[in-house]
Amino acid sequence: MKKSNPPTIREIARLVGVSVNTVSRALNNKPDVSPETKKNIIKTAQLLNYTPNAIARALVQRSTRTIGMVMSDISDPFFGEMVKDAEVFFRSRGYNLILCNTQENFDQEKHSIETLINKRVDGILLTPVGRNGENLQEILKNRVPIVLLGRHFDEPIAPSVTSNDERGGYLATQHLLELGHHKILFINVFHHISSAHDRFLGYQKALREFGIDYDESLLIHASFDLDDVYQKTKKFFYQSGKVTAVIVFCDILAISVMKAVIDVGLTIPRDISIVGFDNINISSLLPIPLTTIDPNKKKMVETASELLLEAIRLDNIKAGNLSIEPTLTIRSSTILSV
Amino acid sequence: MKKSNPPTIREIARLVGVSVNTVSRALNNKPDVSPETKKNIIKTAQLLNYTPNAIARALVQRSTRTIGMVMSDISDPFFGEMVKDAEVFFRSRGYNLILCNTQENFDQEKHSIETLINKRVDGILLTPVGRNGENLQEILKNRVPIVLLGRHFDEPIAPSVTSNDERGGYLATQHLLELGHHKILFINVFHHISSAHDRFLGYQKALREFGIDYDESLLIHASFDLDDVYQKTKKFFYQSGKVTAVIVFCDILAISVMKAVIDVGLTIPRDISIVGFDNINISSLLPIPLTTIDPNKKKMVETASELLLEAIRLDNIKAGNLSIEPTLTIRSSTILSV
DNA sequence: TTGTAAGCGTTATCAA
DNA sequence: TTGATAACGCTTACAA
Repeated sequence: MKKSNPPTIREIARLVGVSVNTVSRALNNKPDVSPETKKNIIKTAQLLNYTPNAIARALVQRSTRTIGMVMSDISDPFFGEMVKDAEVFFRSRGYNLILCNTQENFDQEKHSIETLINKRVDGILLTPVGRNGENLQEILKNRVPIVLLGRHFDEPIAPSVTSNDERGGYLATQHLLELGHHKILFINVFHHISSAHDRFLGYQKALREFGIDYDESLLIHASFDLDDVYQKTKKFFYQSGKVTAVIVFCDILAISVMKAVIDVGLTIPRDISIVGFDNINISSLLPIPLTTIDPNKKKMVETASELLLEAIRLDNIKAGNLSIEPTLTIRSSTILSV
Repeated sequence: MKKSNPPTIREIARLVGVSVNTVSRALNNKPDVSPETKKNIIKTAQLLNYTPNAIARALVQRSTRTIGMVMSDISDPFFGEMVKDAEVFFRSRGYNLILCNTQENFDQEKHSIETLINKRVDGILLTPVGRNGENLQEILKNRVPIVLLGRHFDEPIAPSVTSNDERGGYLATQHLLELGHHKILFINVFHHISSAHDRFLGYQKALREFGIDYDESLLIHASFDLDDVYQKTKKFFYQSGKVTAVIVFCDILAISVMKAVIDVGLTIPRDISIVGFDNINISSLLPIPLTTIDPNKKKMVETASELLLEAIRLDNIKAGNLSIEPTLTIRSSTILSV
């Protein structure tokens, strides 16, 4: 009186009068099944409203055709755009995506990875929280294919695909220096994030090359919180403030910085030039279109995804970082220094 | 020579010298297992680096603890923010999220739903492409719990949680009318999206109440493409252009509209007031903070998710729409008409 | 071309 | 407190 479970190939087999094996082969378009029985099987399958149970299949085939994607915050357009590209890529290859937020939280990252392993995803795309692979021990032991996306570890213990962030930092700084800016504020996030670390390196390198001493009072550390960045920027300009340009870790925070600069009574780009990173979709459509470092997100995602599929196929994980060359996209937020 | 498959409870059982059943019960903290054997089992489980196979468990328990989420475009901040809220909600309840993009494409929606059913998700959260439930036949036949999020069907054939969009459209229009604007452009997306349809209804209702005739030349239909909106807005202002205010379907498109208005040589809000919908994160941090209708996304997501869990528990799907009251958030993009 | 039987890694049912 | 044994729904050798 209680069973209304979904139909199975067994039921189809019974109704058609063949074995389950035949049904399985018919439904999977395998050879060696007569057109007639095949027709019958398909007909009754539709009749019963049969849907194959991917769970049962996954159990025997040891493949779920599912990829785990772990990143800090999907609501951040940078990640959202990457997730979208990844979803499109994997969908076209017959994979689905399980998404996990870490909120830059180490324990949450660890827990997410464990859950994904339990669910037997075929592979994992991870934007790691830290710069060492501590949370990856589990993964490496379990030999789950993994590729890091957008950030890498200090030691090459896992394959990763990132933007060449040092180069990006360099390009941003060089651009401003060439425009005549000498006092350049760098608003960064925590250095335990490899991209933050590397971009800052590029900034320093460019300064050095232009013979400008690095002034540590021109470095602000903020969190990913938009309001935090807003407040800190405002405070900086109220107190010290003698800069003509700002580099911000990413576009979304740069938007916050723009507002702070405006609210402090300065004009962009006349008084202050601003450069961001990521080239998110809206950056070009802001009232003051943002000059930014374009990491070529799509290429990053596709390279990483391709690599992951290869790791899945070959059951062979080769560590090391692959970096994609970024480009400088000049818009209206930067201008010659007066 | 080829098997290095992950360890199973069978192996643990063999090593400890107990039955698989005992291992299963020990690992799941079930009663009736002596502390000593339990300790042994847990120890060897760790030794083997055992991770439970959620697929096998799902097969027998008929529950994957996975929710399917189908929406048009994760890279759109509005959806991204909702996905994030949903992920947080379901994570805390022990569920994961499989994400699917539809790109407002009917076939892709259908295909996504089928895949999710095959993968035996416990429930589906869907932002449907159309206003009829054509693509849901499959689901209803298969009795997969589903809740619509952000959009509803004309006929109440599925439970849904939306913002009260007609009210939202009304609030936006009323606000502008009260500021003395009489010529209000409405930039909308396709009316086969229920929220677009309903917001427009609210717009018309407010005009009626203020005794203003609806002028159909003040309605622009755009796609979700930022550039499309930009071009159409620019064209409007170059050609006809005699309006003092604009209502835009959503904030992300409103940003594009702002740029078009600025590029046409007008000033916001002095010449043109603008109202959006969604209250996405950056709206308050734009150089000109955007007046918008706040749909209370978080409450929407949590209500829908709660409803879905209930539907899963009770195996009982009651159709009908539940609408969350929106609020008007006034910022700097709207001002008294001169 | 088709069928039989084993197995995927769990949990659940019932005895012991 | 434990252990056989049978599911769960499918695929895959191998045999017929």
